[in-house]
Amino acid sequence: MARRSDHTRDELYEMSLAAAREIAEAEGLRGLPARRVAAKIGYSAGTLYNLFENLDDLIVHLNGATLDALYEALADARPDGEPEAALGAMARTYIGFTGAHPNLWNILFEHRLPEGQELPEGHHAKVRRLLGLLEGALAPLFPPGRERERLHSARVLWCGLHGICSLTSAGASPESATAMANSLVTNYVAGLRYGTARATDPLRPA
Amino acid sequence: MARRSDHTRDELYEMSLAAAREIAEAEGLRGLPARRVAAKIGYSAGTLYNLFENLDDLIVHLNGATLDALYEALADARPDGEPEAALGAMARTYIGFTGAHPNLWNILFEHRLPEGQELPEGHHAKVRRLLGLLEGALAPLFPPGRERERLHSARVLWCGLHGICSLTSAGASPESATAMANSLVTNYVAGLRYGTARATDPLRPA
DNA sequence: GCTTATATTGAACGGCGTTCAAGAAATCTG
DNA sequence: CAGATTTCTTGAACGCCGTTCAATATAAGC
Repeated sequence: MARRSDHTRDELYEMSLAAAREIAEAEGLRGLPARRVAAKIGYSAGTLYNLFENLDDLIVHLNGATLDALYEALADARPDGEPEAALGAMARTYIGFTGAHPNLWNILFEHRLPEGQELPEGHHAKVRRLLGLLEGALAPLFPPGRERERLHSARVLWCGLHGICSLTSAGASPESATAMANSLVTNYVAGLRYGTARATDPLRPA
Repeated sequence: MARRSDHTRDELYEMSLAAAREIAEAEGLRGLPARRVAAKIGYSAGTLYNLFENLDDLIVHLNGATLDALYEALADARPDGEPEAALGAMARTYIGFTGAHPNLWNILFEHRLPEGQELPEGHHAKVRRLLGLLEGALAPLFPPGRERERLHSARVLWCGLHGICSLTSAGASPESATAMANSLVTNYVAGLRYGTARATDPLRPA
């Protein structure tokens, strides 16, 4: 019951996140009580509350690390070339990441803050950075001055990819995620190439 | 501490689900302890365990009811006509449902069973029934004998729509969900119309 | 009316997130 | 170096959670 100085505050922070990641990766959110994370790093639960505001805060930080890892994986895999090929490669990388770390990826969306609380701005920034990768791959399809349409299309593809991985992970769709992603990218981009001129809102009946 | 017979077993079941739905709709999963559901129907927590295996089971049943409600909304809204219009209308209905019952819809994906347990077959059947609605709308695009491709495309659109609602609900994308859904449907269907002949796997480089 | 079966409950168990007074080590001050 | 001060760490405690179960009161069967 005393000060120990076995580790610096930063070391403790990294140790806690690493322990939480290991547990979460193996067992998901349900296996992640504060006392267990603390025990894994050889400290008591109270010490975690000296590093994080509470358990929700720890999970938000864990999710931040997951988003960083996802960004690195996608940034490394992004090839140059035709949008279809680049987007297809990124989709496969994304799907590979969710397959390699299904629990970590699920926690990104499974975890919700209590009623009034909002995610920190840094979290949204990490998501925007991911979106930027897709925007880059879409660039050849949009002439200068069409940045809004490009951002919009990147978001649609991002959502579609997310939905594919989400429902695949939930077991609702035994169909191969890769095949679905290929179909999504191929046909959506073909639609973009074919009809960018009238892409305003062709669904609404005239 | 005695038998009451104020309600039949079936009435208790419906009352419990209705109470759980009300609480969940207002406060999400975090506000749904067994004792609170029980108190809302005027019984003790133990009685819930006479109706449901446990709290996870109750939530699975709640999710089943949500899927039923979603099916009814979509089935009512499904118009005849061109696939683009029908799919667009269904997308708007879906988005309207998630906007009207955000917490109920989130719980569909937020709730995860403990490690080894699987969702009941009836749950998957309800999802397949929803998929069937999309398949129907896609029918004009696929000649007889192309049922596999049709099912596949329905799944891709379903995943895309899910992703749009999921990320919109998570606040990750302030972009209008309807605009994204319109873009998804328009461009994906345009891609289908334009290139069904070579739709096998055009992403893989030759 | 007596027996059997069923429904209901309050109390209890262990575990949870979280707080905090107490105390020990590190650090600062002179 | 001694004493004062700050910082860290902890075990115990609180209230709530899901879940179980003996006790018991009622309903149903004979």
